[in-house]
Amino acid sequence: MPVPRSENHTQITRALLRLRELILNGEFAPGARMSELPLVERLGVSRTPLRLALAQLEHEGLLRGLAGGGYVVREFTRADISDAIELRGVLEGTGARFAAERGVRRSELRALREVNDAISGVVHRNDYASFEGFLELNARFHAQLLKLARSPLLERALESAVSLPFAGPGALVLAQAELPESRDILIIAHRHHTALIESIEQRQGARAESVAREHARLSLTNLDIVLGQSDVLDRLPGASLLSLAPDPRAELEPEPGAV
Amino acid sequence: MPVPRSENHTQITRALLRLRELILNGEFAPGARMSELPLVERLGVSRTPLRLALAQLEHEGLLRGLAGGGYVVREFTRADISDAIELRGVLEGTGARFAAERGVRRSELRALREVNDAISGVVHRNDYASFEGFLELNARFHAQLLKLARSPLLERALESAVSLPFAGPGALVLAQAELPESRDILIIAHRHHTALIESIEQRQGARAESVAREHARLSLTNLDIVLGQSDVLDRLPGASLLSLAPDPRAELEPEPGAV
DNA sequence: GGGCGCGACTCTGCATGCAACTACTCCATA
DNA sequence: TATGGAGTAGTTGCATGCAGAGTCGCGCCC
Repeated sequence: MPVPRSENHTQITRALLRLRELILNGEFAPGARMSELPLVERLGVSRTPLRLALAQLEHEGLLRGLAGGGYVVREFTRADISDAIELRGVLEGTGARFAAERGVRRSELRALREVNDAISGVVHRNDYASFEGFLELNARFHAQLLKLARSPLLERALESAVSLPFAGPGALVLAQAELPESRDILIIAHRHHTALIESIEQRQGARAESVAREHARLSLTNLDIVLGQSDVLDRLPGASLLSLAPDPRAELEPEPGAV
Repeated sequence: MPVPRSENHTQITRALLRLRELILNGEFAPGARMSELPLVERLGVSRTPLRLALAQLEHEGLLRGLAGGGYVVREFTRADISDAIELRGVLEGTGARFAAERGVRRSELRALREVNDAISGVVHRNDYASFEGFLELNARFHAQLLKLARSPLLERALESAVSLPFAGPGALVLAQAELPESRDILIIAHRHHTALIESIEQRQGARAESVAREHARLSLTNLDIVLGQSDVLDRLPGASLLSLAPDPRAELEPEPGAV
């Protein structure tokens, strides 16, 4: 009874991928209205699947729905990036804690160690390609680690949390690659991975959680430096969505201190 | 240029609300296919807005999309409920920590205290209506607390986390109201609120986070008892979506211990 | 000259028709 | 009896036409 070719190849997917690419490439300025008719012409799909794709992008956080209908491109502040990364750390930390508390199979831990050993190899090389190698291995490590939590709900939550630009693990790695401290970050990340494996093995939930949080904060390390170098920044997808205005949180807080 | 009457009154909203109500009332068994044509007849809306509503419900987690197209009603296990509540605690804990770390206005803290004082009133009465009063005040407390985190992303994440049945704050309160220990839970909840205010005021982020987590776990306190009393359970929305089969996590774990 | 009101345009929401694809069933043959 | 194939029905994806609502602009009146 079902219909479309399994998973992709549908017009919805086509529109979704192309739209995401266009937005992340800066084809639309933040706040720009995503009118349907021009997009129909540009994407070559009809309005019906386009609508579905727009709704999906709103759920992902790239678009914001207007009260009267229609969508506009969302704008992200430095605080948004910071919060997104912190939030990812919190969720990944919860996953690591779950894994430690609930216990994992020996084979799963071995597989995780193998990936981390492979990372150890690329960390100590010194070419640019090693950063890309790290990116792929790092993604595999995090995917495997997430599975150990044995929590589909947590997977869903994390999946939607990292869907925003700059929020994913290793999102800023390539940007940081040009900084002098870049190699140090990889070494520290590898150390974090080792500590994660160790704490899960020894069922130290609190340690696993705090290490995973700190691990996520690595992405934040040189955020301000990267944001300041527009030549590096512009090569990252979604750079055009950033508002480089001063942190609005500061002006939103009349009383500088608490209570 | 926009179109629909502000926010609701659209066919999408109508279909969404009605569908959610039908599913939570157990009109569809878990795993049942949500075919469009029968729903069109039942809801009185066309297929176009119905599709949007179905996609929305998939994002909320009530439906699961099939590979070949179409949706089925999701089934929830005890582990899902447990994870959802734990996840809510983690996110609310992060919000409380943000509030403590970033500081809040004196007026905001005062408003929070006022709600908590009102809760103190209903906690020490002894009729059933006080539970409903607690529910509303509790919801206000949590909403205000969340605002103090000053993190739109966190709000979004929490909003989607509590959209599942049984996951929201106070979801099981009315069910627990019939248990002998019910009053104790309200008293403890009030104490948690007080501790939250105190820790935010004194900028104790770690304390605020752990208190908020433990506060969420109150929902979990008598979960197994509630699940066992089908007469109480059946009055809760979404009860039909629960699989009372033994926790599948147990059988998914060949090795009982870790590593 | 300025302000207000009316009209037109544009955009989105909605409904429906068509086409394609899959799964199920029935029949025939080995 | 079992298996394979073909036909059919049911389902979803997609495109398009129509209507309503909001906004912008122009013209008229004060």
